[in-house]
Amino acid sequence: MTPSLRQIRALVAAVETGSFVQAAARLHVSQPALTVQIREMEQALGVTLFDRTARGARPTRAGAALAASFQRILAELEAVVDSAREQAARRAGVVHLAVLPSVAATLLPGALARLRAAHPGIRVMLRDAVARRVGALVRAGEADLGIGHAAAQPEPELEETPLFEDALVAVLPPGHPLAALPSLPLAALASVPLVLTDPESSLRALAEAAFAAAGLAVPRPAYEATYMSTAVALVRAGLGLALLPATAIDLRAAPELETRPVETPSDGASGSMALRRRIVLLRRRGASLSPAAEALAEVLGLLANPL
Amino acid sequence: MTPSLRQIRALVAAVETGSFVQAAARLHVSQPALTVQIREMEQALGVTLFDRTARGARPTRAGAALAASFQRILAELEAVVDSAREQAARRAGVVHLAVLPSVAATLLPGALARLRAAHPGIRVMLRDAVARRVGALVRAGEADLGIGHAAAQPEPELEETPLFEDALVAVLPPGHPLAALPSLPLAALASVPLVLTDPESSLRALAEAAFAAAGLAVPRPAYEATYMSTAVALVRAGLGLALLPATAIDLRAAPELETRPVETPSDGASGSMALRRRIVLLRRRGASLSPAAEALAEVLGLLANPL
DNA sequence: AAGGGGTCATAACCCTTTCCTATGGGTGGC
DNA sequence: GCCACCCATAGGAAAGGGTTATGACCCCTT
Repeated sequence: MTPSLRQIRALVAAVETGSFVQAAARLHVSQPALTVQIREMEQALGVTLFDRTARGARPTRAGAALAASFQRILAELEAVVDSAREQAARRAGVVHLAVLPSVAATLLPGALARLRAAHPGIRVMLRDAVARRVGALVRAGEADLGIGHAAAQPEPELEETPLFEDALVAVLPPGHPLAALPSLPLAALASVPLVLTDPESSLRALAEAAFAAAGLAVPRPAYEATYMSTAVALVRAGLGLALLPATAIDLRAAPELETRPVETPSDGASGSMALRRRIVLLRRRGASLSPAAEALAEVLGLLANPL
Repeated sequence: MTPSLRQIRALVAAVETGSFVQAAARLHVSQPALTVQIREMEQALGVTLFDRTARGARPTRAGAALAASFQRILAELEAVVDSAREQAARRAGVVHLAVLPSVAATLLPGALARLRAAHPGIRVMLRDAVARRVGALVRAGEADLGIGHAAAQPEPELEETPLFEDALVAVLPPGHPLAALPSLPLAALASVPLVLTDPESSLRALAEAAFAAAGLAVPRPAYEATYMSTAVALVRAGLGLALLPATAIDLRAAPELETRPVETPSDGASGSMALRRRIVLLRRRGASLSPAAEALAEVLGLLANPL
């Protein structure tokens, strides 16, 4: 039988004060209560912890050594508990967040800055991943929160909170003839060289579905690029137009490029397909959020109305 | 309020098993008891530790983190307690021992070897010191046991257990005329060059008291040596006879030297002074000995009848 | 030498905490 | 749709811990 916390605290106090009376006072109990605790611990351990004298209790070597160890353990315990409390109070904590790279590169930094301003103690472990992996990370509990797409069919394990809609826009090189138009009909894109993402990506699937829904032939891209930076570079080199998420394009990196919204026929009606993604906040259904994660979720909710 | 050990163990078990039912079984309590412990800890800390579902309780991040810390602390606690128990069982432990250099160099090694044979886990922290300092160390509790002299007047704080008597013997160079005698009367030493220890030492006082008690003039030593090795070297060089404790002389280091007992007139009667020291085991009165120290004391008691 | 003030130990009683049994609500699997 | 499993709740029972009162002992003082 390991001693109880009461016994541990009794030993530490008695060794430090060198007196059962003073130790009892420090622990706000009566002297007999403390005496009993010490005696029972001695019996349980089979160790004499004190030499009782008329003017106090002097710890034996074993008692002093044990008290030192106990004190260290108590300090660790206090530290651990305090830390847990701090995290509960949102003064500290860690959140694991999985994010689409496009959002991570553009809108997220501002949100994290606001989080830091509101809760400086919270650390965010960021992981960027494609949409499928974001969902998997949240489902597995490796991420507390995820920023991904609205799923085509509802997933029972994931709970979605809409953040904003991310339209696909056409990215044009300077001086391109289509840049004269304020917005581009989808049909206009069917006949020009296009830079699309790789066939496995959700963006590619979204684009192809939009063409199909509009009754247009699914375009064969002139180039396929996995990374946004590659696609932008191809456009800048005049090799075609790109269809990219509006929020994913960092125009500071390519200020000379033009972007135009894309019109789909009878946008939003059945039989057509909007060229936009619904970006959602993902969390695991039934899993409670840590206070730190809640704080982050609050801030991320502001992505719906970016400042 | 820090959580109780019960609560801590409940959390660890519940996180490890992922189920309140299994955790309760491991801790040999009912499931409601464990549920209550967890709930009260959550309230006390203000932290949600588990997400309750229909097929188990899944720890939150905070719960998992806290459980990991608690588990480490529990392991430390077990280790500390086990160590204390081991020491109580004499399987381990540390004893601080203060010893006269003469005893430390001659009889002690054998005693320590016997201790090691009987209790291999016990470590002895050895400190050699002059008689006065041996007493001081034991009195201050810096040494659990001491090997020193019987005090002239009884010291209230120290308890003495006789170990053996250590006679002063004359040490002679090879071929010395007095070596023809089987034992030397004290008077014979009054007229030859003597090597004595320094005036502050207890050995010197003992020798001088013996001469005075025998009605002889207190001899003026030809040389004074603080260390035994010096005295022996002086004798070997033919510079005089030395009066040294029999047990302190390591004859292996000087095999050619002769030793002779010294006779004091009416040895043991009043008015005379035996040329011997009573070597005693010292402990602090009222201080209980650790089991390891008791084991050492038992072995040291055998010094009275060396094997 | 005796008494007073300090210490720790013991005993009897009480109370707060904790536990157990019984039961209910809810959710997946057959 | 029912059964099996899990966790939550409630009320009575057991136990551990606490307090007060008292005793024995020692030191220091008078």
